[in-house]
Amino acid sequence: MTKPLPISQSLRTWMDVFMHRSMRGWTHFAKTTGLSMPQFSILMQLHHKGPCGMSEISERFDISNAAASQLVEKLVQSEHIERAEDPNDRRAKVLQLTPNGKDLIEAGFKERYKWMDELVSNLKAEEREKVVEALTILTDAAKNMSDKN
Amino acid sequence: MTKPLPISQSLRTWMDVFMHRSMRGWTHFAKTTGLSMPQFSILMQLHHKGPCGMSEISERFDISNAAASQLVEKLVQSEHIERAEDPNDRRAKVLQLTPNGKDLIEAGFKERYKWMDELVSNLKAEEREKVVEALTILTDAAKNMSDKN
DNA sequence: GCATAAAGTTAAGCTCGCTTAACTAAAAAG
DNA sequence: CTTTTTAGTTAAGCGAGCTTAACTTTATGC
Repeated sequence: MTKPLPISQSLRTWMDVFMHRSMRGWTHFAKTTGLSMPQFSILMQLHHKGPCGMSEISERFDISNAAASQLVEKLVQSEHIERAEDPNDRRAKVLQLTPNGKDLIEAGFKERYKWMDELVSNLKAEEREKVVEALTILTDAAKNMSDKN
Repeated sequence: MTKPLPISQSLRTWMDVFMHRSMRGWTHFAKTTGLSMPQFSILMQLHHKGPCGMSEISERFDISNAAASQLVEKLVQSEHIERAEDPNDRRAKVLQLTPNGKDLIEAGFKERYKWMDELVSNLKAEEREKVVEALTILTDAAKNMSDKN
């Protein structure tokens, strides 16, 4: 065990390691699915935020409506997304993941977190408890933050 | 504080929140730099692993040597990377970040972790201690893992 | 009701990343 | 010393994402 560091330092060190490894699994998985990163990111957004309209996609990713429309069209073709008319506003669409799309996201998470599970399996019970406690603290704090997604 | 969860659950919840927020800051920052994600990723790799040759880039990102060469060329043009001849093998090149490139990465990290700093600032001293301890445990464990970067 | 604004779509055209193929130069193998 | 392998570059061409512009359809303001 290394010497305790100030919190900003320990946070940053951890985030470096974590991000680097997670990203690897992430991009690798995206490649195996045949989807591009932008397409994949849209599925992720739908997973995270639930059903939404086309404009929310374009705002979230800072692209034009046209671009969003084209990307979504591909995801509809590949049956990862369902695009229905919004009953409350017939100009708008309601986009949501199909079961197909959900399965893919789920598989992606598994891939992404595999190394993490391995990491945890090497910890002692006492260490695991501490980790759970800390992560719960962080998760709660994150949920209470201004959530400008 | 929510009820304690099993470790796999608490890990996963945390990672979802964390990844989603970090990625937002990340892609946003990449856009402001004018660099593409592939270009940005190469800078990240050099930051993480230090100087390396062209082939290591192409292997790491699973692209052809030609593609790596072209991407690197752009980063050399924009003065984020220095490309020198390897004195031990004159076929090979040694790629490394310029001060310029390092500054950019550093700024990216700040952007990426801003929300995290904000999050931590809301914690009580006692909570912070627990977080530091847990992150140190995780970081140490990660460093001891098979490191196939 | 009519003009204006808003949500999406479609098409043309650009840039960028990537691949394959052909090439140069240096190291390793024999 | 010659052959083969390895590291990297360059060029041609493809596909994907993105933008702008023109358009359709539905909602909103006055």
